[in-house]
Amino acid sequence: MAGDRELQEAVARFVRAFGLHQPDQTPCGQPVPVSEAHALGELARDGALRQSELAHRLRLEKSTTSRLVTQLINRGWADRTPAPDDGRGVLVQLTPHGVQAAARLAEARAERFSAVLDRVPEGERAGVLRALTILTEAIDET
Amino acid sequence: MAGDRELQEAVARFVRAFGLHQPDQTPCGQPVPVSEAHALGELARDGALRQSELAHRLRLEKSTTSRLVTQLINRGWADRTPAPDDGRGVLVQLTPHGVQAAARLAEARAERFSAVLDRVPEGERAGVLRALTILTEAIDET
DNA sequence: CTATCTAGTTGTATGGTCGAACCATGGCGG
DNA sequence: CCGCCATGGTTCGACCATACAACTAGATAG
Repeated sequence: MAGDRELQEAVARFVRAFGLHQPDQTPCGQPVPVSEAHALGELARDGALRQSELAHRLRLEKSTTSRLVTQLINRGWADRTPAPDDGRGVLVQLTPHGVQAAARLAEARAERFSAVLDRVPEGERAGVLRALTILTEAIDET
Repeated sequence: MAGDRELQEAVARFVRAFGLHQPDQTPCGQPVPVSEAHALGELARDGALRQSELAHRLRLEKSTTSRLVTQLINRGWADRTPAPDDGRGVLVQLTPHGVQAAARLAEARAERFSAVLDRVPEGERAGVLRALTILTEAIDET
């Protein structure tokens, strides 16, 4: 299919430009491991989540998720409570500290993205957003 | 700025959907570490490169790049030769084996992207490509 | 010729992911 | 009511990826 090659290069460049290979800080420059930032985002947005649900959203294995949650707990950002309806499961929830951390992160992210969007020509912004969404959906379907 | 929030979520979802977490295989399912795949791509496209140039393109530290090149060599995919014009530098170049590996990788990538593009509505494809490029440029400028 | 800069290597510390083995609980058919 | 299998989590081992600092060697400016 025409365009394959360009799309490949475009994605590769995007990934590198955005600094997604640096595991120890977010692309927005915050000194928070990127996987923790993802988790923080989900938990801040939707509140308490089953660990398995978190794994599903982050597309991580349960083992990885378990460790990730432990790290959040060690930072004082989250805690585990037994799931009320299932003796096997745990509920992960942000602590007030964690909520704060998520807010700080969101702010930095907003700042970065705002700066980026500033450089995107006015008329293209909607298109960029739309394109990313379409592309993600397409990827999900394959 | 309006759209920040959506863009953040869109990028985060894209990253996860595309499987960029998994360092030990490409998003296209090939059993090749993703950093090696990036390097292979550059070397296959542009031929011999100075190691520093490779580092620049991949946005990696020179130490990381050095190690990466060593890995490629251990696989028999590349070799180092002294730079002709500078006694300090080395030239990295794919071996025939490496060229083959790069070709296999490119094929798998093309297949994957082709499948993805199939799911992108005909009229949107140009827009998606364009959007990614614009976004990458915007990121680069910040 | 010396002081400094640049290219690359190696060591150390983090961070990240998976799959397998293992445990406990839940659900189900007999 | 009791085995049997499925499900949610944890822990372990193997691997991959990155940065920064210290060090070597060649290049370069004065």
